[in-house]
Amino acid sequence: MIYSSELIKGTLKTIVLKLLADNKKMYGYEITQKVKELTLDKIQITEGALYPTLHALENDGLVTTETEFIGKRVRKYYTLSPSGKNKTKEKVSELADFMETMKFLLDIKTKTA
Amino acid sequence: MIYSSELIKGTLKTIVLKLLADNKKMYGYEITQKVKELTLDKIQITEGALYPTLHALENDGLVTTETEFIGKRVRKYYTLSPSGKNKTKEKVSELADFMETMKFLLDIKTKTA
DNA sequence: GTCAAATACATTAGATTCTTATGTATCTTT
DNA sequence: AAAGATACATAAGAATCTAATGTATTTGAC
Repeated sequence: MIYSSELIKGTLKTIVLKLLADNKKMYGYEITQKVKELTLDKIQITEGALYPTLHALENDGLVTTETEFIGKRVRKYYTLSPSGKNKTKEKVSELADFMETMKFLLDIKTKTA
Repeated sequence: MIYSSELIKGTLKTIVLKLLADNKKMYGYEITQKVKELTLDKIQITEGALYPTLHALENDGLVTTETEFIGKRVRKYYTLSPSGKNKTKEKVSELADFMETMKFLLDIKTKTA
């Protein structure tokens, strides 16, 4: 089972930031594989979604990049900036909070009958 | 604190379906107020987001509607159809599953260093 | 008794963000 | 030699939300 894409919307940026916080330095393809692995294939980030997100994080100054050559092939590493680390904490705790709220909302039984 | 709008994306339909499952019959404005109340103002559904969602649910045959007049003012009630009830179970359990996965993803500490 | 706020529906332009498809190129395995 | 994996990237289109706007009635405060 793969989660419907609408669920990924809005959480992708947080997932990427959190992975970078835990792994210090990652490149795009590595991120897609790591997420796939950690979620047992239930979350599959497409490249069309990931790269624009990474570029946006870079534009916002939340990550810095460095290019490395593996043989003749380019690899672009992303690292959290100080503001990126703060942002990660914010986003993760907001999502954790949101999930608590949703859990409550999904469990409620306030039948009118 | 109000959750950033991107988090609501993708969960709105599930929230609406779940509320209808618990309350049998609700109208639009009532849904916005109920969500606001249950989440202590942290989730505020705007009308521009809600009405298109309700209309989509109706087009998909997941809800049926009936119009009532309160004085001279129209009130449009929404009720889950049988397929809507099934859909609700699916969406709620998918979201619950997704949240478990996200919780795991946010808690992991797999430092490479 | 009048004015503001709340109730209640709805639509629309614009923004955001994802999907799907496409493109380029290298490296590894069979 | 071919297929599949690695690795970057962009772009058209779809979906879905925000913010603004519109109409109209009812309620509560002064």
